[in-house]
Amino acid sequence: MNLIKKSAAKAPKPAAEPPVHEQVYQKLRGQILFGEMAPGQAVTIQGLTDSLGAGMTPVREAIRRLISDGALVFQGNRRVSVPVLSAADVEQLIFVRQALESELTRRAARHVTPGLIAELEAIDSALDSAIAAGDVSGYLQQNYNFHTALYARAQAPVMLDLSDRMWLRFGPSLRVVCGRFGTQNLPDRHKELLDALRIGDIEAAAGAMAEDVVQGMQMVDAVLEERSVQV
Amino acid sequence: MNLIKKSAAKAPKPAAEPPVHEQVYQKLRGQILFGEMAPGQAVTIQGLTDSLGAGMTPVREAIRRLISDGALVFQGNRRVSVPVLSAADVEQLIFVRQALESELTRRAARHVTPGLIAELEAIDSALDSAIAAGDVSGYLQQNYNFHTALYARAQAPVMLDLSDRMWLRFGPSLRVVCGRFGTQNLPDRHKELLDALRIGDIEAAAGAMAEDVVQGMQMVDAVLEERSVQV
DNA sequence: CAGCAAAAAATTTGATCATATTCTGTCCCT
DNA sequence: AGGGACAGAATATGATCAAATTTTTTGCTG
Repeated sequence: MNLIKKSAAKAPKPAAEPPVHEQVYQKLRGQILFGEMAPGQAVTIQGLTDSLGAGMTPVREAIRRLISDGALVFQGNRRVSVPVLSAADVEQLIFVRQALESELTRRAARHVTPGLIAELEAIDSALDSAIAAGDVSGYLQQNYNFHTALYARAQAPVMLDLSDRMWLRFGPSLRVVCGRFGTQNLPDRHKELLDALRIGDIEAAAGAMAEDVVQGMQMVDAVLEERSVQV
Repeated sequence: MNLIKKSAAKAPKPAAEPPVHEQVYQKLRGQILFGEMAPGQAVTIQGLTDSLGAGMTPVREAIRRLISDGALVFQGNRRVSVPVLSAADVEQLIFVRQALESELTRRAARHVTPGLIAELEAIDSALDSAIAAGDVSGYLQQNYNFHTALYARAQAPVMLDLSDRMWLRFGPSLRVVCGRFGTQNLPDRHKELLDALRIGDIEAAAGAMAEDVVQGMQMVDAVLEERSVQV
């Protein structure tokens, strides 16, 4: 229909840019997910207007969205910061992620294609490279990509949205885990998951994902315990 | 500490008011949850600045939060509207709500007190009154209160947040259900739930809630089907 | 001559910014 | 140590610019 714009001779923008508040949101989201922000770190509007070169209205909107996502917390007075997880939070994250992500895996496994398996293999090998290189940010990003690429096949936008929300909550803490244990010692169940997908064993795939989730969250819990004792 | 403000002779505000964007958010949230907005209805910023008497910045922030909540949808162009649920959405809502709310019930049931039971009984009787009076908005509100009062005892803020999010999604559609079937024909499992709580049968309580959830969502699905056939 | 269609203007709405006001936290002075 | 002033940051408003929808006008065809 009218998906193709007029695109007259004037146009220097063949691809209409997303609005600034969306760009700011995506940028902050990436920083939170991939470990560029530490738990407890304060977030100020003016700091972001400077570092991102945007006005304050778009920054305000992005921060509101992230607060609603649980990716940032509003601290009663007018301060905003990156959340520090409590033991109770982690316990709930384990329950929800296990229920949600094993079901997403189950649904994605029903629509599995050779293309998907190849895509996941590529991501997993990129992930291994990042581990070998000690690239924490790259590791976090590829790990997220692995899960996201799989879940995208589940045809379940509502559940996908909830899952993303959970990732935003523990993203910053995952960075701390890497800093503490190193990327070398972060086991996952991606290989088992891929094996299960290849032979079409849906329940095995869901089980592998559940184990992957629990394992990851237990690492977070361990670091958390260490911190709370230290403090 | 300094909870008591100076409160000099001037002060007409003994209780510090919440910021405007918060007030706007709560107001819109109530309108969406309790059926004052129809699925598909368009939401404009300028319309809200007029009807709520607020500036556009607070309204914008409230809308962003609600979009992040899934209570409103951004329609690609710059339009925002109340979401219309698809059959796939309802199916996912059933799965998620069943898993989440039965677990919340389980956790709340472990900390059950006579005070909680009395509170729930009071809400349920107010709910019955609203049904008898044909007060749709009151019915929706009391129904929400019933679930919320119970879940508040679960000591699970993360899961509570997700649950609230789900309610925001189907709130407008629930209103349509009432309009179609009337409040008289909306069965719930509150009585069974209260019985289970009284005798301390945690699993029975969780089961009753799961049935309550499925029943409610099936009503939404039925109306949805009717609509899609009609169109 | 009437009706449809396409194009252009006008209105409505959203996005962004700059500015003023209010509040919180801190530091200094008594 | 307690109270008050100062500084920094957040909230909120209004104005301005850009985009999209709607309406109007114009031209063409049956």
